[in-house]
Amino acid sequence: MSADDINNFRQIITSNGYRLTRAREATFRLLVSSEPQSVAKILAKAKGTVDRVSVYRNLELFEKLGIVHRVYIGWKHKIELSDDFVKHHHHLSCLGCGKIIDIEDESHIDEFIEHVAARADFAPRRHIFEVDGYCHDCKPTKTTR
Amino acid sequence: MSADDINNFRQIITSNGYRLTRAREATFRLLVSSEPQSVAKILAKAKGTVDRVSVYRNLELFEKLGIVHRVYIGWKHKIELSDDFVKHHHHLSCLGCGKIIDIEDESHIDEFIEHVAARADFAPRRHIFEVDGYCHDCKPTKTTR
DNA sequence: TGTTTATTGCAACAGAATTGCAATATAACG
DNA sequence: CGTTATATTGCAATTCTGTTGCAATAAACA
Repeated sequence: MSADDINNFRQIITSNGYRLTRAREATFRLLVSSEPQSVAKILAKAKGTVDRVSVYRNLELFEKLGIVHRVYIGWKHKIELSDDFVKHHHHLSCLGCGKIIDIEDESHIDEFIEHVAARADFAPRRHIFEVDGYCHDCKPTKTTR
Repeated sequence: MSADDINNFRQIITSNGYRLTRAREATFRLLVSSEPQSVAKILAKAKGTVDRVSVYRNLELFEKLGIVHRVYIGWKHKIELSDDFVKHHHHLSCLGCGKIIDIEDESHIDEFIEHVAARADFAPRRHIFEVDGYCHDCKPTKTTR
């Protein structure tokens, strides 16, 4: 969480005509993490500082303003800071030990989306791409996708 | 819903040591649909026939046995029969009108997953890939991913 | 510093999913 | 085919997650 990030955040909020409040900034600071977080976890961190309702309302606002977006990992959705703050990437989640491995090679997925969208005359806005399976350490004998 | 499908279902249940019950078979029959269904919709169909709790418990079992899996469309998860019953495919969901367009070209995504998994020595089991955006009719002027 | 009104926090509510448990139905066996 | 063991069901009660209405509060701006 750099000072730049905070300034960027403030800029997004105010330039869109919203007020810069203690609750909003506190909520934003809770989101800083290298990994996407569940809403439950964010609420737990917020406890005593920001009311649950405000967290929900601001997460919704943040999503609308593109500050955060949701990813779907391990059959639960989680909140992740957007590309402006943390580079968007995809994950391999291990069903055995829960380890999350970042997918390095992002270019292919972008190309694929362009390709598919072009064929359907579709303007893509956001996408979900997550893979579950077993990591090296948890690999079972039989493996199917 | 062919007789084969029912037999296949029965085989999966019994060969895994579970009992073939009225509730389970009824729940399975509710899942037949060309599109993934929300849990709410399945529960509505089950009303009066199978108790909500049994639906939940059996969907969980079905998932464990690979009879169904979940997809994530429009920020809601839905239940879809697995490849054994209905061919798994992906979707473009329009944020404007809600239309769902099937992605035809599935081979690329499979290849991509193989590629990424191989690099990380990861055994993929299931994946989520969904794209939201705007269809031809709803296309706004500015388009970003 | 005062005024306007967006935003907050509380309380109450709604809906989705889970748990404990007694009743029931399935599978297996004599 | 009838009996038995127990997996499974359905109900009631509960927990968890997210939402709504509204009065109190605090940003923004003159």
